[in-house]
Amino acid sequence: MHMMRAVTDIALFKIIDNNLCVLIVQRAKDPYVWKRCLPWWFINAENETVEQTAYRVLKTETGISHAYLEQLHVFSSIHRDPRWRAIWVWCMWIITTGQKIIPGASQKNVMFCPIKNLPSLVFDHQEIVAYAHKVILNWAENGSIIKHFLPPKFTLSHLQTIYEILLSRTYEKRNFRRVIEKIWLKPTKQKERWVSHRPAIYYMFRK
Amino acid sequence: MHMMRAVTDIALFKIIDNNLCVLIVQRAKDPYVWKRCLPWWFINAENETVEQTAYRVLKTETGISHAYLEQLHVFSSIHRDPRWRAIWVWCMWIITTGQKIIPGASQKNVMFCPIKNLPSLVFDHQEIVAYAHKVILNWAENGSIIKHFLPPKFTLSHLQTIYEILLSRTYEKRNFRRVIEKIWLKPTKQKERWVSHRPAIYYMFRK
DNA sequence: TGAATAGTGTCTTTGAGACACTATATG
DNA sequence: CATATAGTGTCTCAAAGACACTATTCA
Repeated sequence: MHMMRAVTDIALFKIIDNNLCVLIVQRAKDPYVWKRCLPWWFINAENETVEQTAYRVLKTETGISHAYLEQLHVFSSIHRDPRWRAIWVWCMWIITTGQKIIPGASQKNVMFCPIKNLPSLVFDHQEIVAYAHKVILNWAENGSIIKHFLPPKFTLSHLQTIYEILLSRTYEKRNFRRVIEKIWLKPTKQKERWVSHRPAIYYMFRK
Repeated sequence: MHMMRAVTDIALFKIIDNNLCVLIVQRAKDPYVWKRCLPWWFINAENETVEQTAYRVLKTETGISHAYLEQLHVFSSIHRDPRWRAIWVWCMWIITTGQKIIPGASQKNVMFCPIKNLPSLVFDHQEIVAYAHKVILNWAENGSIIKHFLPPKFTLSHLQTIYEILLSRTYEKRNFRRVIEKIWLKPTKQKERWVSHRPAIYYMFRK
């Protein structure tokens, strides 16, 4: 009477070419064969948590071992999938820029797609992307999610660019730097190299 | 292999006597008989969503039919309860001030307790309260959760008091009123009555 | 009328935006 | 040296805080 399945649906975000992108896959079987959707896997009841299942997806679809995971929402409609009663845990991974992706160990057609130009997705996965995007916007406003899009060391201009992409606005350089004085940044001893202009100092987050 | 149980753990908040309080129950059976914890129920796999289970808890423990529900987190540790594999959905209800509670249809010892003076709770329910409190703080800062603590009609002083309780700070009356001009308030045609001072106008939220 | 809280006018202080400037790397 | 981006000094303007004031009800 109490038993059901549990599933993780994954929205996997990365900034590529100044666009916030999400990873989508092409289905290899029914239902909706050949249609696009987000990756989703069953949680193995014997030995897996939500996070461990999410990690399996990350590793399989991108080859990456470290990223930032956040739960978004639980969806538990009784009739969402008529084949079995389940509970769906929506999750979001955020991958830093500049990280090399090795896609498709799962043999599926895997691609990153800018969310401003998303094709239609089957199931209710469009809604998951929209929900995740709202969460990102919300947490970008107070700056708390920005760090997860950045590599460990980054220039202040890079940080500014991430803010601008996520919040769809621009900042004046001088004022931006005054604002971020509040967030815990620490200059490293490294600078940019081989750039044909004054090299920027690399910074990192503290704590 | 994929089947498991699903549970909702409920943190039910209400402001009582200028304190943010949470509802706790006393267990009637093992494990932890007589110990205190949050109410938690199984999700009936045949005919219930997370929200419907949460509603059963609300109705049973308080007699109330309307409140604000928010999902907090999913907890899915394999060994949290050795008796069965489960997935725990943490939820939070927020009840407006001035709403009459009829506790204990469940026969349990039910009480509201100020979170600043919480007794120890069994399972990991202390952690749920802490998590919920963090979420409330977060959403109180931009004002988006405040409305759920208020009845449909309220005075500006009442609104200010809720802000002050949730954010543990004070506001200067003049400045507070300038700030809340931005949130969508609409004056009603009603005033306070039988108060021995200038009566305040009741306001309500729009949209 | 006095007590008590509602609600306002306005000066001061702080922080955000605009913009022009200087600094330092490559070639 | 020119070019390109990094990084700073400072004026302006808008929002937040401080504080004193007026308004309206009951007893």
